[in-house]
Amino acid sequence: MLPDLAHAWTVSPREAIAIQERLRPRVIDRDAAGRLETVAGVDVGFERDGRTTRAAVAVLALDGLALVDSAVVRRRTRFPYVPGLLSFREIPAVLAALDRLREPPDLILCDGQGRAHPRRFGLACHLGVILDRPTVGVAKSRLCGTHGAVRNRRGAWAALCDGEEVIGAVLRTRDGVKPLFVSVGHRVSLARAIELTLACTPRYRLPETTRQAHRLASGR
DNA sequence: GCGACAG
DNA sequence: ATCTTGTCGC
Repeated sequence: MLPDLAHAWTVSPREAIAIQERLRPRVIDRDAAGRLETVAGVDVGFERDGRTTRAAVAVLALDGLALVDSAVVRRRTRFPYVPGLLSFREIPAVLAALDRLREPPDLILCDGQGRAHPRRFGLACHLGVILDRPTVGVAKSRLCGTHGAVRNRRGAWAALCDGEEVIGAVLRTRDGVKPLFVSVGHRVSLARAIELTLACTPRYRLPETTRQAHRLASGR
């Protein structure tokens, strides 16, 4: 059973920030995972003017990227969208979806930042710490940090920095397309996070995991 | 005070 | 995130 009692997520933005500061030390930003055979992708969407949160999870075999399991759940939305506090809005539904899987996935590719966050505790870190499982943050756009140019080829990347600190990587997953923002979630190093993201993007800009989850969310 | 701001 | 048609390019 997971610690997702509704009241634990009924917090104010101020309390949410305190929780991030308290859990941040638990993040492990080095490779500390066993064999990775399955990868999950999560897609969160909103219905009925945002009153309902929908979470879809797709689990693929890391080798071959074939779909092996999935789940879709709907929960009442309990937290507004506040930049920097995205996990408090999305994680409750994500935990419910993950709980419906036959087995917990070995790795989760999150739709959002990991350490590339103002307080170094984005959604990927939060989910990883709660589950104490490997996670990687793969966002479609930047929350914070600066970076140089990224060569126009798949596999090319530039460090995402906040001052002298490297908080993530801006990674091109396909020739000539907008790069993704990859960062450490939990129990994975940045180098491995980049490798894993590339392993999950054989053809399109977004990871196959995220694409499958999105497809399931739209009912198919 | 003026922007920036994951999904 | 979500509301939405056509359009540019490989």
